[in-house]
Amino acid sequence: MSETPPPVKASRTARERARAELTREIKEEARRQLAVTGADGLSLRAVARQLGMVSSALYRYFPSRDDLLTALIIDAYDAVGAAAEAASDAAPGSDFRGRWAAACRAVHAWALAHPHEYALIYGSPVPGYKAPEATVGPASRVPLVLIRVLRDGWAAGAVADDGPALGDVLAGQAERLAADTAPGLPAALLVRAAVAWTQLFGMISFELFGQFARTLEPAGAFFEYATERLMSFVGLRGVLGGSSLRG
Amino acid sequence: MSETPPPVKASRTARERARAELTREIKEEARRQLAVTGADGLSLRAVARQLGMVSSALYRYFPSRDDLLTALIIDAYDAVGAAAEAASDAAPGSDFRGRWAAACRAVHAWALAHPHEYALIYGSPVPGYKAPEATVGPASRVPLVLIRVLRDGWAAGAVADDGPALGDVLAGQAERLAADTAPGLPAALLVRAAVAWTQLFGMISFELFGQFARTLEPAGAFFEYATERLMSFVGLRGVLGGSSLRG
DNA sequence: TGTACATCAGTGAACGCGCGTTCACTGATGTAC
DNA sequence: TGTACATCAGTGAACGCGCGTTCACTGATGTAC
Repeated sequence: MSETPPPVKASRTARERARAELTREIKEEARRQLAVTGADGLSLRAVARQLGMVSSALYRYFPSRDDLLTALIIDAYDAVGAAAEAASDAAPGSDFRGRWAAACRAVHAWALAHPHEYALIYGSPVPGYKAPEATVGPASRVPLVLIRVLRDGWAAGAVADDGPALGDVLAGQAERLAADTAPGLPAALLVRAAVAWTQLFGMISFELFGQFARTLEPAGAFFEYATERLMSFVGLRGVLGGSSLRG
Repeated sequence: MSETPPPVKASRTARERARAELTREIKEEARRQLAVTGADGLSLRAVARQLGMVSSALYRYFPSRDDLLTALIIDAYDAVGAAAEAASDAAPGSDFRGRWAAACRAVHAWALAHPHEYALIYGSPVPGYKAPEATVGPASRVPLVLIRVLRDGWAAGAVADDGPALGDVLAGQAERLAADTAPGLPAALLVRAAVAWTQLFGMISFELFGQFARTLEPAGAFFEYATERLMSFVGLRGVLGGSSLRG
């Protein structure tokens, strides 16, 4: 109960703080280079150079180039996941379409703002690199945001469950998925959500990777339209006075 | 009108044939390496080595590494485009859902069979590489197959055009697109097709790039379900006895 | 048909570059008594 | 509080590697007369 924390603790955290800060700076610089060179071009030596260090010094912070890549991947998943969560949570709890659309828009905005980090996690896999287990959790944050909206909406009776029945195989897969992530949710609803989920990322990837090739660009209007239509496809009903429809 | 072609011509084609054959072999070997190293790892030296040539010899065939990449990209677009066209054309002309679904399945099958070529054209862009104009035509073959099905279906009255109106911006973009590729087709129909188009590639990319992470895998059942549902979303009506519904 | 010349494919050496990773080291920071 | 030791961050040199591209060259293939 001393007024000042024990000096032992303080000094330890001094070194640890320096370490944490440099770790952050290394990742920041690496992200900056990602934007220029892509994941394959990311070079420990170039990062060190930019930071005014010798390249071998980085090995105090990351045991190898792949570990640095893994850290960047996890950070990127966490960043887009956090953005989706925050945006979705900012909408009124009972405006399920609003919460869903907000999450989609947040992912879209994050992708446009961080195209190379987006490519890192949703683009072609880096050859020779195997994503470790530690990326699975962060990677599931975005889909979990969407599923949470559906759970709440379903509980509130604001989600329709119509449409054709699933085949046996798909029904089994979806029920297993529901048991893990959303007990009580109809399997077909989860499958429709997966359709919307893949459409969302397909659309963003096409926009970022240049597949629209001037046809529907700028793609903002198409994005809004598709998001609206897929919410209806999934079964999210609008609420009076709470529509999220835009321009 | 001599019985044998003039020797001048024959000998010229002899050299030209050798050239064409080696060009083909170079691309084949490069494709093989793509599967191991990815686009960024593609190395002229490694290709030459495998072919038993000296690396500088490749410069007789491709003026630079980027030109070889461009050739591979164009070939890949042409391959997937041809696969989609052939599959779609193999279905009865009046079975519009069948033709659409066949095209989607062909793209899917091609992607699974050539994951690295798929990644080359639909994955993250290769940093520092700008796709030249020559790729635009081949890249549009797949969407044009889908549009052709819609044009024929629309002309036959087998495509519904319902759903909410488009916003002004989107309507303008879609009408310009329709004028270029499908005169007479409602703009909203083209936009719905674009939704299905992005969903198709989003779904395939997620499957290939590992985003499903065991949840809906193997993804064949989901693929079939999504394809069916999106045909209905687009407005393609089934024909009696011509349904393409599977498993 | 035969000869003289032009075109082209492929060679081998070289240039200049950057990379990831290891290792023995110096000197600063933190710890135990 | 002061000293002796342990831990850790960062250095600088080195290893071994592969890359794209250029260039002067040899020898084969194609062309014109």
